[in-house]
Amino acid sequence: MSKQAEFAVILKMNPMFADLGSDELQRIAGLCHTQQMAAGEVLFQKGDPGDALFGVRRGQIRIETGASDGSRLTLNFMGPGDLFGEVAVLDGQSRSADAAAGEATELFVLRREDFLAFLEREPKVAIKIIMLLCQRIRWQSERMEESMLQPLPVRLARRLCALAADFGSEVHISQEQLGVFVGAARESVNRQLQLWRKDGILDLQRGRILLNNLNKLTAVARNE
Amino acid sequence: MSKQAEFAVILKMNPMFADLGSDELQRIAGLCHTQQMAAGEVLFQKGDPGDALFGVRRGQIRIETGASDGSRLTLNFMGPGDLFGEVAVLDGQSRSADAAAGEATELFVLRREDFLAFLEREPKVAIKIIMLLCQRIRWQSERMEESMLQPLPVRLARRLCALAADFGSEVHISQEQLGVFVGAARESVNRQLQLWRKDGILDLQRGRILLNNLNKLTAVARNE
DNA sequence: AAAGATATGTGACTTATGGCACACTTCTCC
DNA sequence: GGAGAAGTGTGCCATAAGTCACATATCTTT
Repeated sequence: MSKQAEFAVILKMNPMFADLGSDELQRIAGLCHTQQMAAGEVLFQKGDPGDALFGVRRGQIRIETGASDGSRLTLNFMGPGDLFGEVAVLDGQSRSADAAAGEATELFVLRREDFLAFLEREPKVAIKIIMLLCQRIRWQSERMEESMLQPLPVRLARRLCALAADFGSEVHISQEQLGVFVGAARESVNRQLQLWRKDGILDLQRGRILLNNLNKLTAVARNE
Repeated sequence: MSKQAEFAVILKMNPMFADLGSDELQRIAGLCHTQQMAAGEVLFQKGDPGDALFGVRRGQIRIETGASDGSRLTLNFMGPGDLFGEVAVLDGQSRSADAAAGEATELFVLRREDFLAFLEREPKVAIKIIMLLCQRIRWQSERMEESMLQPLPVRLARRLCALAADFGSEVHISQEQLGVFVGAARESVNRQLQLWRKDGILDLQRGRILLNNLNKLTAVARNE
């Protein structure tokens, strides 16, 4: 499969581009470049202008932020097939976190100027993008308000399910970071995980969580 | 001032259009119609297609929703100068609440089809709209997460300030509805309002709140 | 192997908020 | 003008979650 076709597939998997026609996706994918990164190499830092969208072809990118106490917290891992910077490529605002390669990585790069020029030539696609952004706004305002009001177990279960979708049943994350994700204290996270461990839903190791029963977890996530 | 210029001013006041050039705003305003409504007349109902953006020229529109128990809850009041349906006009999704005139009202109407045709003729404006939507997405994801984590007094103060901006120092709203707005129990709302009353920040009447000291309230809203 | 750093487990306490119960007041409608 | 509905004020208790304190347990570095 050509690079271009491969990138089109990745775009298609992202909700932001999923509703575009495959013809349009192919043309967008045709604008892309690729970029190699060594392990540890920095892709961008907080404050850099958001001048591109990236898709991971192979390897891993860590999205992290320098916490106020100087320590670093990983906000997200992007693996093969994952896309990030969709909003930045459109509005060019500065990055809100740092990104660095966790291992040797190859990226698809769609530069902002190329994409904007394309949109200007193709107003119909621009209008589709507008509709997709609107959907996202609606989705956000529905979910967000609801989501933060959910009790901790629900928020935690949702986050774990999301992580499982990316990394399978063995999630490599500290309870501290999990706490940051769901907006809760580490201790509260730990206590809830203990309860689930006693139910056999998961197992705990240092820096790792093993999801044994994703079904029960999704049931909690649905808040039944 | 011509209707068109008047509508341009209203658009300009809305963050969604504020960054467009006045030339572009004039042309958008040129697409508008006006519509008269009698008191109590229904503008749209939940589920109707979102086929227009509205601006209140004079009068009042109530945005309400039928609650599960059959009673009606007012979600918002739109007064002269207020704009609503900005997202609907772009994506055409169905309305998520009902809207009816609280009194005799005159509206500016910008129809979806007119606006989309305009965007297709003017891709540069479409791209600006895209950037504005992106800003909104960023703003939402920053604010929302933060906002729901704020303690009740902060959320309440923010909502009261927002209402004061629309209706001046006498806000006509029940404590029950205020509770729905900020996602809190009526009793909690009442207790906080009592505290502020004792500080002379506001006065309470049946179905009404009198803001005596908006400065102190905005100080609380800023969470200092 | 020793020492420090990092991650996890757990108990005790505090605080914010929700929810129930009930009294009281004001409006509305017959 | 009486009855009921709707809005409000307040006490009491339950619960969820944060915070602090400290014990372990596991990695890393020298």
